[in-house]
Amino acid sequence: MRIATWNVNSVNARLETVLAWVDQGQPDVLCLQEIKCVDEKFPAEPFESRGYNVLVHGQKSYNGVAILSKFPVSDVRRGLPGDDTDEHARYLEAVIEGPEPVRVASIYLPNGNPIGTEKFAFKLAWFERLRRHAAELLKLEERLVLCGDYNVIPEPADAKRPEAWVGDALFQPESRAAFRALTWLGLTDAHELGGEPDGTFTFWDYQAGAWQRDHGIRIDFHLLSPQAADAFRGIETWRDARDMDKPSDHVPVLVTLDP
DNA sequence: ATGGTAGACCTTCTA
Repeated sequence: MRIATWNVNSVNARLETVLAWVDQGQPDVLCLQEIKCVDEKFPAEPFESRGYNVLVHGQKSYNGVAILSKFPVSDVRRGLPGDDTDEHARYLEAVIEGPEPVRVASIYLPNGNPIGTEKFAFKLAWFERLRRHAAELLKLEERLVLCGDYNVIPEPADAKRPEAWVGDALFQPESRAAFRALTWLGLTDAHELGGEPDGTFTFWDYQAGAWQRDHGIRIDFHLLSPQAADAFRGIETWRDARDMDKPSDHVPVLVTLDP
């Protein structure tokens, strides 16, 4: 089972790029973030014609997540529990009915900049809601993959220039602590299993020649339950995708589980 | 100290 995550920064502006990578990467499951459209505007047809079932949790202009699956899906959850006033479309979960069922979530954590504002407070509160929900899901003792754009640089090794991120919401001690609290529930970052070296980044800003200078960060993760970690086969970070025509600022990350 | 880019969409916000 090949499970990929990709923040595409508008699925409609990026459609040709996304389809070109799908044809290369051949994911069984593709979790998208920042689709930036409402459900009705999601370009489902080209994915359906490639054999994917399409789940969308969108909103106008901002955010929006989707799950594309070659296998049937069940037990779909739209939105993260714990705050009825939260209208951001940042969480979508479903069970993928593959040869071994796996519960997958497509996650777009709030950016949280600038620090010291309600945006940063919202990020930390959202993180805590995710921790609580993940604790509930772990009780199911299933294969579980929580993947997406976490908008956190967990460790200095996850940035080419960590000093440039001091004071940014992605590298704040509270953000890093919230990520650790999530993993300490018993989730494993697939990167830790996969043997990809330090300097394996998933995001390079469009600005200031970040890509040309390799000023990248690693902020897109697959967090695995013990049952999923036991089935881990490999991880591939598709760095080349940052050089495609009309690239996203993120690249796809693909985890393979056995079978 | 600033600005640099990209997308949605209408004017500025988000990242």
